[in-house]
Amino acid sequence: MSAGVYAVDKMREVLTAYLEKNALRKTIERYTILECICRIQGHFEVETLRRHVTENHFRVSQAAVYNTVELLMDAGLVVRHQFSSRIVQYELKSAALTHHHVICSCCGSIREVKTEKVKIATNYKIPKFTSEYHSLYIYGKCSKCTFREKFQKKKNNE
Amino acid sequence: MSAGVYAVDKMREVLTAYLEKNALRKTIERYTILECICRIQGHFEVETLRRHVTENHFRVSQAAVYNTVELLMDAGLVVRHQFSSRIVQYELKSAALTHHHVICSCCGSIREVKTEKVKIATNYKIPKFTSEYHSLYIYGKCSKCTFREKFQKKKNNE
DNA sequence: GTAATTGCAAATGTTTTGCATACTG
DNA sequence: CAGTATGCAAAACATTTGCAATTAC
Repeated sequence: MSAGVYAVDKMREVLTAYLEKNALRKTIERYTILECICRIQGHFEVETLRRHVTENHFRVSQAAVYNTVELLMDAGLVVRHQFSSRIVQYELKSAALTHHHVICSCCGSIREVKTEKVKIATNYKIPKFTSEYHSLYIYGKCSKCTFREKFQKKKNNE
Repeated sequence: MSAGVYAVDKMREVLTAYLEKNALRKTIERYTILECICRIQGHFEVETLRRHVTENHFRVSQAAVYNTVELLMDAGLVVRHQFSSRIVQYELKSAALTHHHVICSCCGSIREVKTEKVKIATNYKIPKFTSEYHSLYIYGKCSKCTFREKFQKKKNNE
């Protein structure tokens, strides 16, 4: 999962190729944001990312962060996870490929399960569609959560 | 996929059991909203659902719809899909179990693929976790979309 | 130089919250 | 009756947009 120097370079290359292919500008913001994402190593939210960028380098506007993250998704470098109405997280696609996500409906905690553990049969070709990426979300309850606060009452014998 | 009379009755029963188990009230709103969801047959957004309820029966507040949908999710009757930052859709869990979702990153269109086509190995038991439901989202590009408007330029030879 | 990209701030749209009222158990 | 659920409206929140200023090509 660690994004070493080589990996960062590789991603910069992918971004460059993507920008050139689509006649988009190579701005410092785009490369800086990508590097910050690599440094974060794991899930991150937009606000977290922005703070990282600001702390490490220079100010970027919220709009630029949103715009760049979307561009990076289009470039195939980043994926977006919306785990619940309140929890949106992004992740390097290369990291996302290694695991599925397990979400506890009670506490909202998110765990990862290596992709080897839960295999997905990808031999089927969807007609008139080129698939680029897939993600599996497994919902349930973690052992710490016996009830869902908002609706369910705590049982006496629990 | 059709939610026949039997299915609706069955769901009402599940809701009743859930409400009783958790000492929650059996309000007309909750049952009405559930029935409307069954009648919709397929994906729906909160606003659509509210319109259905209003048109068919009586006025319900937005807050009640949100609250009830969340309760129905907790009861295991409804699942939520957030296909992109702007597209949130709900669906009967019984319907959702029959298919996976295929999302075009360009136009945002959503298709379904029967679960038999793309099998998921569910023999693995996640430690300290009781899984209740899983969903698979397949992202890519549909044949109608050759480029993503926001970033990519249309090629001359396309 | 020209058009793309940014920053800023305001706008948008969805979801949540607070409080008074109504209703279930 | 007691306490839960609702309706209503306002608040909160994330995301998007418009426009002027800046910058890459």
